[in-house]
Amino acid sequence: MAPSKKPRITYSDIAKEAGVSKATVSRVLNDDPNVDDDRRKRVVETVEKMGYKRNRAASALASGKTGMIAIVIDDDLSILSDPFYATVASGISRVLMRNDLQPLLLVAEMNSVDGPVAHYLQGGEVDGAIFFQLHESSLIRKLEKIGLPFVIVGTPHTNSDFLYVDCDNFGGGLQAARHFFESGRKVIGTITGDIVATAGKQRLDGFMQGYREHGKVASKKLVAQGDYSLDSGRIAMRHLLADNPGLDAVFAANDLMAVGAIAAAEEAGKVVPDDIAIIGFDDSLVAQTSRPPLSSIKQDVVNLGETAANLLIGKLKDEQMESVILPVELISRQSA
Amino acid sequence: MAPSKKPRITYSDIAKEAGVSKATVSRVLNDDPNVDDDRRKRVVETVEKMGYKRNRAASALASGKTGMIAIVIDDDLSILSDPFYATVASGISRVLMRNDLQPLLLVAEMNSVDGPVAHYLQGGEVDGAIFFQLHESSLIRKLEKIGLPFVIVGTPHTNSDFLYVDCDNFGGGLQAARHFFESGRKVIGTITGDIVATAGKQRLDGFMQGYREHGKVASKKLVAQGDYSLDSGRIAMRHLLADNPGLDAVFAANDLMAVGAIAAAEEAGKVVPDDIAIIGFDDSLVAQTSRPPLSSIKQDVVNLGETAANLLIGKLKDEQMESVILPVELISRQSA
DNA sequence: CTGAAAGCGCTTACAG
DNA sequence: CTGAAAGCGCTTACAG
Repeated sequence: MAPSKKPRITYSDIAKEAGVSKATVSRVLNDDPNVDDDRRKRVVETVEKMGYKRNRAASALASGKTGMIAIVIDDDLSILSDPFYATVASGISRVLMRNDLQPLLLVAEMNSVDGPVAHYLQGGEVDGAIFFQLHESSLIRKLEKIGLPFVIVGTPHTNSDFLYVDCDNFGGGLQAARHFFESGRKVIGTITGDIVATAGKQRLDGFMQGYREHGKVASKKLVAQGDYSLDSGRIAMRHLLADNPGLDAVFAANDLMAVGAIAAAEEAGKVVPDDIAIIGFDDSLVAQTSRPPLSSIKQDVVNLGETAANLLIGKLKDEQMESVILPVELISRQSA
Repeated sequence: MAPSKKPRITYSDIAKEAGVSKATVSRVLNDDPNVDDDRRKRVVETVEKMGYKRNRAASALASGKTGMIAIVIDDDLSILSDPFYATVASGISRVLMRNDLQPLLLVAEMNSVDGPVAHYLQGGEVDGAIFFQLHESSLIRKLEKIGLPFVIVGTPHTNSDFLYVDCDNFGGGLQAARHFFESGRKVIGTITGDIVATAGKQRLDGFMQGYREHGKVASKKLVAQGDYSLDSGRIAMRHLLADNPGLDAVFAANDLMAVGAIAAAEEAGKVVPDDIAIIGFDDSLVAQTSRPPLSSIKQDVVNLGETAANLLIGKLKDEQMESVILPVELISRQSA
């Protein structure tokens, strides 16, 4: 079909050219230390000169390693509107490719242990996997049993010893609360995300810790639940306003809810940030387009992906890896 | 390393179990019509029963087809803030996997014909490629020479016969202009994107066509150039306002600029949409969070990905494929 | 329609 | 440190 005329260059060709055996070529290309320096050099040069590219399929068949890493993203609607995934994936892709590994993009429903994704991952087609925000842990447990190395982007629900990377959700909530206290705000509320999931819970916990640092405790009335949507932020803000007369600051667990909160505040005749200061989380595009521009907790999303890839690569080499928490930073704009 | 105890099931196993040869098993699995129905059925059942999964590496080595499709995304900053790419990629991934093809995610710089991406694509590691918004056409031309099938998401600059899929940029501009005229607006301006690139040019052309349909021509003063950024929209709006006293409607080539335009309009004491109506393009998250909520031209982004994948699959089968333009739709909110 | 056999291009004990 | 050789699990002319 494809008129790829060029006859493929193989080990035989470069072995002949370099005056060594195919085994030696293989050793050099696989970084086997047991090769004479001169011969190694000759092989490397020949490979370079002839523009040789190893055939992955052959390599995979012989070695049992495919060199492929699955990036598994749950196929619900969240991916459709959140640039987060693309950004993390780009970080992963870059690191993986630099290490001669191939990132396979799996967007599919992960609702069952026997679904297509599960099948796929067990089929030996990949050497490892990186999961995005994992909800279904039975799948994971199964993979662990099989011995497939994996890393999770986000903090897993169960406090097992899965390897993961996440941003400092707790620290983000804490920084927001501190900023409010330090700038003299008195009645500080929060709009949570889904607090059954770890990220939402930790952001709330960090916020609460900020209260504690100042010798106070947030009353229940100061905590309104949202679901990360614009409308939920608006509605939660209305409740907060109604329940707390002196309300002068609100930390929302994401930017979308924060923008909803600003709208609700202004509808109630309040001026942001004069009457009420607001901080969001994500430092997304909507934080920049918001009026007033939204102060927000920023995480290094590309780094999240790069770190995930590096953790997995370490694990593939049987190195002892530790989960990592990436720092966050408060980006000050005009809303707080 | 991985304690994958299960001995692999191979063709031999299922050939023995089904009482046929390995060749027959292969034929059945590759949909070769030349197999007796009874034997085919027996093989299919055995495969099912034994939970057999074909070894891709072996298959690739023997057939010369890898079953992998590269999704190539240029590694500039745009991917970092635009959910567009993730959404298209998810559409691609879904269709590809359903067809037993594997989506390989390549995020890298594509600036040269000899860059890593070029090398990679020529190395025979993939059966085809899908490009996102292609700038560098010399690479493409090279791929065509090699015979690697590919599809472009977005309209290529050069009006060659590359296979592509794009949304109806022209129609979007046209719909916006029509909407303004039909709702009685008189002095209608536009903020363009990068008009060197096709998308920006076509959106402008469509807008101009709307003027022509109403027997008019937009004066140069009614066209302000932007670069798709928030600030450029704000600045362009100021120019538009200064140059056109009666300005009462503006079509911006993306939502970000439209939001900037709203801000500039309000800063100038105008009320949106009463004094000035504004329409954006993309129907992104910022259109929803905007105040007032932004009317915007919406494209079906998932479909864009699915269509790209289907075009490529057709091409892989040597079918005659045609580039496709997907319809767009004006989503009415409050800004127009 | 079917099967025996060669071959795809690597990797890896094994023996030296 | 090195090479000859077997083998990874498929596919595909070839002969029937």
